[in-house]
Amino acid sequence: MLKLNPVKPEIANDGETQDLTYTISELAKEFGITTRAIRFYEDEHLISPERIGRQRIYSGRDYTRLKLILRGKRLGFTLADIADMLNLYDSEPGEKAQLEVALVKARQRRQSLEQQLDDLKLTMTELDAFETSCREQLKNL
Amino acid sequence: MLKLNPVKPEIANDGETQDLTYTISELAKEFGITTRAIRFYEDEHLISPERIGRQRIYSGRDYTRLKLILRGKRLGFTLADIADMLNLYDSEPGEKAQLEVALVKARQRRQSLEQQLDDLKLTMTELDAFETSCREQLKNL
DNA sequence: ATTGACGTTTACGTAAACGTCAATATAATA
DNA sequence: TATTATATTGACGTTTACGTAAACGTCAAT
Repeated sequence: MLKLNPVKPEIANDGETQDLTYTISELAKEFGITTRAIRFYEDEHLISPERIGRQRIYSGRDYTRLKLILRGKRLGFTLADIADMLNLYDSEPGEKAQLEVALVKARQRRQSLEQQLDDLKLTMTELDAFETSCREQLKNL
Repeated sequence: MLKLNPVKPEIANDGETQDLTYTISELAKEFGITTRAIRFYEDEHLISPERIGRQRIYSGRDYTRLKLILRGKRLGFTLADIADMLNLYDSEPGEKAQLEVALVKARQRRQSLEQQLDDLKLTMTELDAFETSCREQLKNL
Protein backbone atom coordinates (compact mmCIF):
# COMPACT_ATOMS: atom_id res chain seq x y z
CA MET A 1 0.00 0.00 0.00
CA LEU A 2 1.13 3.51 -0.73
CA LYS A 3 2.49 4.89 2.50
CA LEU A 4 -0.17 7.47 3.19
CA ASN A 5 0.16 7.73 6.93
CA PRO A 6 3.86 7.33 7.49
CA VAL A 7 4.20 8.63 11.02
CA LYS A 8 0.91 7.86 12.62
CA PRO A 9 1.41 8.09 16.36
CA GLU A 10 0.64 5.06 18.46
CA ILE A 11 -0.62 7.12 21.38
CA ALA A 12 -4.32 6.90 22.10
CA ASN A 13 -6.13 10.04 21.08
CA ASP A 14 -9.62 10.93 20.03
CA GLY A 15 -8.71 10.53 16.43
CA GLU A 16 -9.22 14.18 15.74
CA THR A 17 -5.58 15.18 15.83
CA GLN A 18 -4.67 17.66 13.16
CA ASP A 19 -3.01 16.44 9.96
CA LEU A 20 -3.68 12.84 10.79
CA THR A 21 -5.17 10.98 7.87
CA TYR A 22 -6.98 7.67 7.55
CA THR A 23 -7.68 5.06 4.97
CA ILE A 24 -11.23 3.91 4.52
CA SER A 25 -10.65 0.59 6.24
CA GLU A 26 -9.04 2.27 9.23
CA LEU A 27 -12.14 4.36 9.72
CA ALA A 28 -14.36 1.36 9.16
CA LYS A 29 -12.56 -0.59 11.83
CA GLU A 30 -12.46 2.33 14.25
CA PHE A 31 -16.18 2.96 14.04
CA GLY A 32 -17.30 -0.60 13.55
CA ILE A 33 -18.98 0.00 10.22
CA THR A 34 -18.32 -1.25 6.70
CA THR A 35 -16.38 0.56 4.00
CA ARG A 36 -19.51 0.34 1.94
CA ALA A 37 -21.33 2.48 4.47
CA ILE A 38 -18.58 5.08 4.42
CA ARG A 39 -18.63 5.27 0.63
CA PHE A 40 -22.39 5.55 0.78
CA TYR A 41 -22.14 8.54 3.09
CA GLU A 42 -19.91 10.12 0.49
CA ASP A 43 -22.47 9.44 -2.24
CA GLU A 44 -24.96 11.26 -0.04
CA HIS A 45 -22.55 14.16 0.41
CA LEU A 46 -22.03 13.68 4.14
CA ILE A 47 -18.26 13.38 3.78
CA SER A 48 -15.92 14.46 0.99
CA PRO A 49 -12.50 12.92 1.50
CA GLU A 50 -9.49 13.98 -0.50
CA ARG A 51 -8.15 11.74 -3.21
CA ILE A 52 -4.74 10.55 -4.22
CA GLY A 53 -5.53 9.20 -7.61
CA ARG A 54 -8.68 7.23 -7.00
CA GLN A 55 -7.90 6.38 -3.42
CA ARG A 56 -9.75 8.18 -0.65
CA ILE A 57 -7.86 9.96 2.09
CA TYR A 58 -9.79 10.94 5.19
CA SER A 59 -8.78 13.86 7.41
CA GLY A 60 -9.44 14.60 11.07
CA ARG A 61 -12.40 16.66 9.95
CA ASP A 62 -13.82 13.68 8.11
CA TYR A 63 -13.29 11.62 11.22
CA THR A 64 -15.29 14.10 13.27
CA ARG A 65 -18.08 14.23 10.73
CA LEU A 66 -18.28 10.48 10.72
CA LYS A 67 -18.57 10.50 14.48
CA LEU A 68 -21.42 12.99 14.24
CA ILE A 69 -23.12 10.93 11.56
CA LEU A 70 -23.13 7.83 13.72
CA ARG A 71 -24.37 9.73 16.73
CA GLY A 72 -27.15 11.15 14.62
CA LYS A 73 -28.05 7.66 13.51
CA ARG A 74 -28.20 6.38 17.06
CA LEU A 75 -30.65 9.18 17.73
CA GLY A 76 -32.78 7.92 14.87
CA PHE A 77 -32.19 10.73 12.43
CA THR A 78 -32.14 10.03 8.72
CA LEU A 79 -29.03 10.71 6.69
CA ALA A 80 -30.84 13.65 5.14
CA ASP A 81 -31.44 15.12 8.60
CA ILE A 82 -27.83 14.58 9.49
CA ALA A 83 -26.67 16.18 6.27
CA ASP A 84 -28.73 19.23 7.22
CA MET A 85 -27.05 19.43 10.61
CA LEU A 86 -23.57 19.07 9.21
CA ASN A 87 -24.19 21.63 6.52
CA LEU A 88 -25.61 23.93 9.15
CA TYR A 89 -22.51 23.69 11.28
CA ASP A 90 -19.91 24.18 8.61
CA SER A 91 -21.65 26.79 6.55
CA GLU A 92 -19.75 30.03 6.84
CA PRO A 93 -22.52 32.52 7.26
CA GLY A 94 -20.89 35.94 7.50
CA GLU A 95 -24.05 37.54 6.17
CA LYS A 96 -26.81 38.53 8.51
CA ALA A 97 -29.52 36.70 6.58
CA GLN A 98 -27.51 33.51 6.64
CA LEU A 99 -26.99 33.75 10.35
CA GLU A 100 -30.66 34.22 10.97
CA VAL A 101 -31.56 31.25 8.81
CA ALA A 102 -29.07 29.23 10.79
CA LEU A 103 -30.66 30.29 14.05
CA VAL A 104 -34.10 29.29 12.82
CA LYS A 105 -32.85 25.87 11.81
CA ALA A 106 -31.08 25.50 15.11
CA ARG A 107 -34.29 26.27 16.94
CA GLN A 108 -36.11 23.60 14.95
CA ARG A 109 -33.40 21.10 15.78
CA ARG A 110 -33.74 21.99 19.41
CA GLN A 111 -37.48 21.40 19.25
CA SER A 112 -36.93 17.95 17.86
CA LEU A 113 -34.25 17.15 20.42
CA GLU A 114 -36.42 18.29 23.29
CA GLN A 115 -39.30 16.18 22.07
CA GLN A 116 -36.92 13.25 22.05
CA LEU A 117 -35.73 14.06 25.53
CA ASP A 118 -39.30 14.02 26.78
CA ASP A 119 -39.97 10.72 25.05
CA LEU A 120 -36.79 9.34 26.49
CA LYS A 121 -37.66 10.34 30.03
CA LEU A 122 -41.16 8.88 29.78
CA THR A 123 -39.82 5.64 28.40
CA MET A 124 -37.23 5.40 31.13
CA THR A 125 -39.79 6.09 33.82
CA GLU A 126 -42.01 3.32 32.52
CA LEU A 127 -39.06 0.99 32.32
CA ASP A 128 -38.21 1.80 35.92
CA ALA A 129 -41.73 0.98 37.02
CA PHE A 130 -41.61 -2.26 35.11
CA GLU A 131 -38.30 -3.32 36.62
CA THR A 132 -39.49 -2.47 40.09
CA SER A 133 -42.62 -4.52 39.56
CA CYS A 134 -40.56 -7.46 38.30
CA ARG A 135 -38.30 -7.39 41.33
CA GLU A 136 -41.33 -7.10 43.58
CA GLN A 137 -42.86 -10.19 42.05
CA LEU A 138 -39.58 -12.04 42.33
CA LYS A 139 -39.44 -11.26 46.00
CA ASN A 140 -42.93 -12.73 46.50
CA LEU A 141 -41.87 -16.21 45.45
CA MET B 1 -71.95 3.05 10.16
CA LEU B 2 -72.82 0.51 12.80
CA LYS B 3 -73.06 2.44 16.01
CA LEU B 4 -69.94 1.09 17.58
CA ASN B 5 -69.23 3.91 19.98
CA PRO B 6 -72.68 5.02 20.98
CA VAL B 7 -71.99 7.16 23.99
CA LYS B 8 -68.54 8.51 23.39
CA PRO B 9 -68.10 11.40 25.79
CA GLU B 10 -67.20 14.76 24.35
CA ILE B 11 -64.98 15.67 27.28
CA ALA B 12 -61.30 15.78 26.58
CA ASN B 13 -59.49 12.84 28.06
CA ASP B 14 -56.32 11.00 27.37
CA GLY B 15 -58.13 8.54 25.22
CA GLU B 16 -57.42 5.72 27.59
CA THR B 17 -60.80 5.68 29.27
CA GLN B 18 -62.03 2.18 29.93
CA ASP B 19 -64.55 0.62 27.57
CA LEU B 20 -64.11 3.38 25.05
CA THR B 21 -63.62 2.06 21.55
CA TYR B 22 -62.37 3.58 18.33
CA THR B 23 -62.64 3.06 14.63
CA ILE B 24 -59.47 2.94 12.60
CA SER B 25 -60.01 6.37 11.13
CA GLU B 26 -60.60 7.89 14.54
CA LEU B 27 -57.24 6.61 15.69
CA ALA B 28 -55.61 7.71 12.47
CA LYS B 29 -56.89 11.23 12.91
CA GLU B 30 -56.05 11.34 16.62
CA PHE B 31 -52.44 10.32 16.08
CA GLY B 32 -51.91 11.95 12.73
CA ILE B 33 -51.07 8.75 10.90
CA THR B 34 -52.75 6.85 8.08
CA THR B 35 -55.05 3.89 8.43
CA ARG B 36 -52.59 2.01 6.29
CA ALA B 37 -49.94 2.45 8.95
CA ILE B 38 -52.28 1.18 11.65
CA ARG B 39 -53.15 -1.90 9.65
CA PHE B 40 -49.48 -2.43 9.02
CA TYR B 41 -48.79 -2.44 12.74
CA GLU B 42 -51.42 -5.12 13.04
CA ASP B 43 -49.73 -7.18 10.31
CA GLU B 44 -46.57 -6.91 12.39
CA HIS B 45 -48.44 -7.99 15.53
CA LEU B 46 -48.04 -4.73 17.39
CA ILE B 47 -51.79 -4.32 17.87
CA SER B 48 -54.61 -6.84 17.70
CA PRO B 49 -57.94 -5.06 17.60
CA GLU B 50 -61.22 -6.87 18.01
CA ARG B 51 -63.46 -7.41 15.04
CA ILE B 52 -67.14 -7.03 14.40
CA GLY B 53 -67.43 -8.93 11.19
CA ARG B 54 -64.46 -7.68 9.25
CA GLN B 55 -64.41 -4.25 10.82
CA ARG B 56 -61.71 -3.45 13.35
CA ILE B 57 -62.61 -2.17 16.78
CA TYR B 58 -59.85 -0.61 18.85
CA SER B 59 -59.92 -0.55 22.65
CA GLY B 60 -58.30 1.79 25.15
CA ARG B 61 -55.50 -0.74 25.42
CA ASP B 62 -54.93 -0.55 21.67
CA TYR B 63 -54.90 3.21 21.97
CA THR B 64 -52.19 3.03 24.59
CA ARG B 65 -50.13 0.60 22.57
CA LEU B 66 -50.38 2.86 19.57
CA LYS B 67 -49.17 5.75 21.66
CA LEU B 68 -46.19 3.69 22.78
CA ILE B 69 -45.46 2.63 19.23
CA LEU B 70 -45.28 6.20 18.03
CA ARG B 71 -43.12 7.23 20.93
CA GLY B 72 -40.78 4.37 20.17
CA LYS B 73 -40.62 5.50 16.58
CA ARG B 74 -39.76 9.05 17.56
CA LEU B 75 -36.88 7.57 19.52
CA GLY B 76 -35.70 5.83 16.38
CA PHE B 77 -36.51 2.27 17.37
CA THR B 78 -37.55 -0.20 14.73
CA LEU B 79 -40.97 -1.81 14.86
CA ALA B 80 -39.27 -5.05 15.85
CA ASP B 81 -37.67 -3.30 18.83
CA ILE B 82 -41.00 -1.81 19.77
CA ALA B 83 -42.73 -5.16 19.46
CA ASP B 84 -40.17 -6.53 21.91
CA MET B 85 -40.90 -3.78 24.40
CA LEU B 86 -44.65 -4.21 24.16
CA ASN B 87 -44.43 -7.96 24.49
CA LEU B 88 -42.12 -7.46 27.41
CA TYR B 89 -44.59 -5.24 29.22
CA ASP B 90 -47.71 -7.31 28.72
CA SER B 91 -46.25 -10.73 29.15
CA GLU B 92 -47.61 -12.25 32.32
CA PRO B 93 -44.53 -13.78 33.83
CA GLY B 94 -45.59 -15.46 37.03
CA GLU B 95 -42.71 -17.89 36.69
CA LYS B 96 -39.34 -17.03 38.11
CA ALA B 97 -37.44 -17.76 34.92
CA GLN B 98 -39.75 -15.51 32.95
CA LEU B 99 -39.28 -12.69 35.38
CA GLU B 100 -35.54 -12.95 35.21
CA VAL B 101 -35.57 -12.96 31.43
CA ALA B 102 -37.73 -9.85 31.59
CA LEU B 103 -35.25 -8.15 33.90
CA VAL B 104 -32.37 -8.93 31.56
CA LYS B 105 -34.23 -7.48 28.62
CA ALA B 106 -35.17 -4.45 30.64
CA ARG B 107 -31.52 -3.87 31.50
CA GLN B 108 -30.59 -4.05 27.83
CA ARG B 109 -33.29 -1.53 27.01
CA ARG B 110 -31.95 0.73 29.69
CA GLN B 111 -28.46 0.51 28.20
CA SER B 112 -29.78 1.59 24.85
CA LEU B 113 -31.81 4.41 26.37
CA GLU B 114 -28.87 5.69 28.36
CA GLN B 115 -26.67 5.68 25.29
CA GLN B 116 -29.33 7.76 23.60
CA LEU B 117 -29.48 10.11 26.53
CA ASP B 118 -25.73 10.68 26.31
CA ASP B 119 -25.94 11.25 22.58
CA LEU B 120 -28.81 13.62 23.10
CA LYS B 121 -26.96 15.67 25.69
CA LEU B 122 -23.85 15.94 23.53
CA THR B 123 -25.87 17.00 20.55
CA MET B 124 -27.73 19.61 22.56
CA THR B 125 -24.52 20.98 24.01
CA GLU B 126 -23.05 21.39 20.55
CA LEU B 127 -26.22 23.00 19.34
CA ASP B 128 -26.04 25.45 22.24
CA ALA B 129 -22.50 26.37 21.35
CA PHE B 130 -23.50 26.87 17.76
CA GLU B 131 -26.44 29.10 18.61
CA THR B 132 -24.33 31.17 20.98
CA SER B 133 -21.71 31.62 18.29
CA CYS B 134 -24.37 32.68 15.80
CA ARG B 135 -25.78 35.27 18.15
CA GLU B 136 -22.28 36.50 18.89
CA GLN B 137 -21.59 37.00 15.23
CA LEU B 138 -24.89 38.76 14.75
CA LYS B 139 -24.01 41.19 17.51
CA ASN B 140 -20.74 42.05 15.76
CA LEU B 141 -22.44 43.50 12.70
C1' DA C 1 5.57 -13.20 -12.32
C1' DT C 2 2.36 -14.22 -9.22
C1' DT C 3 0.05 -13.96 -4.95
C1' DG C 4 -2.31 -11.35 -1.39
C1' DA C 5 -4.13 -7.43 0.75
C1' DC C 6 -6.53 -3.55 0.09
C1' DG C 7 -8.96 -0.22 -2.82
C1' DT C 8 -12.12 1.32 -6.71
C1' DT C 9 -16.43 1.61 -9.65
C1' DT C 10 -20.76 -0.18 -11.35
C1' DA C 11 -24.77 -2.37 -10.69
C1' DC C 12 -28.25 -5.04 -8.88
C1' DG C 13 -30.43 -6.87 -4.40
C1' DT C 14 -32.82 -6.30 0.03
C1' DA C 15 -35.31 -5.27 4.45
C1' DA C 16 -38.15 -1.95 6.71
C1' DA C 17 -42.07 0.92 6.77
C1' DC C 18 -45.23 2.33 4.86
C1' DG C 19 -47.93 4.85 0.28
C1' DT C 20 -51.03 4.19 -3.35
C1' DC C 21 -54.25 2.38 -6.09
C1' DA C 22 -58.18 -0.95 -7.22
C1' DA C 23 -61.92 -3.79 -6.29
C1' DT C 24 -65.24 -4.91 -3.03
C1' DA C 25 -68.08 -4.78 1.16
C1' DT C 26 -70.75 -2.57 4.61
C1' DA C 27 -72.86 1.47 6.84
C1' DA C 28 -74.98 5.82 7.30
C1' DT C 29 -77.82 9.11 5.38
C1' DA C 30 -80.91 11.60 2.26
C1' DT D 1 -83.87 2.68 -1.65
C1' DA D 2 -80.26 5.13 -3.81
C1' DT D 3 -76.31 7.43 -2.67
C1' DT D 4 -72.51 8.58 -0.11
C1' DA D 5 -69.00 7.59 3.26
C1' DT D 6 -66.10 4.53 5.39
C1' DA D 7 -63.69 -0.06 5.80
C1' DT D 8 -61.34 -4.15 4.02
C1' DT D 9 -58.26 -6.92 1.41
C1' DG D 10 -54.86 -7.58 -1.94
C1' DA D 11 -51.09 -6.10 -4.75
C1' DC D 12 -47.64 -3.37 -6.42
C1' DG D 13 -44.67 0.96 -5.77
C1' DT D 14 -41.36 3.82 -3.06
C1' DT D 15 -37.74 5.50 -0.04
C1' DT D 16 -33.86 4.73 3.02
C1' DA D 17 -29.61 2.66 4.02
C1' DC D 18 -26.92 -0.01 2.99
C1' DG D 19 -25.35 -5.47 1.36
C1' DT D 20 -23.38 -8.18 -2.14
C1' DA D 21 -21.12 -9.56 -5.88
C1' DA D 22 -18.25 -8.69 -10.22
C1' DA D 23 -14.44 -7.00 -12.43
C1' DC D 24 -10.54 -4.39 -12.18
C1' DG D 25 -6.30 -1.39 -10.29
C1' DT D 26 -2.18 -0.86 -7.08
C1' DC D 27 1.39 -1.95 -4.39
C1' DA D 28 4.44 -5.09 -1.46
C1' DA D 29 6.43 -9.24 -0.94
C1' DT D 30 7.92 -13.55 -2.52
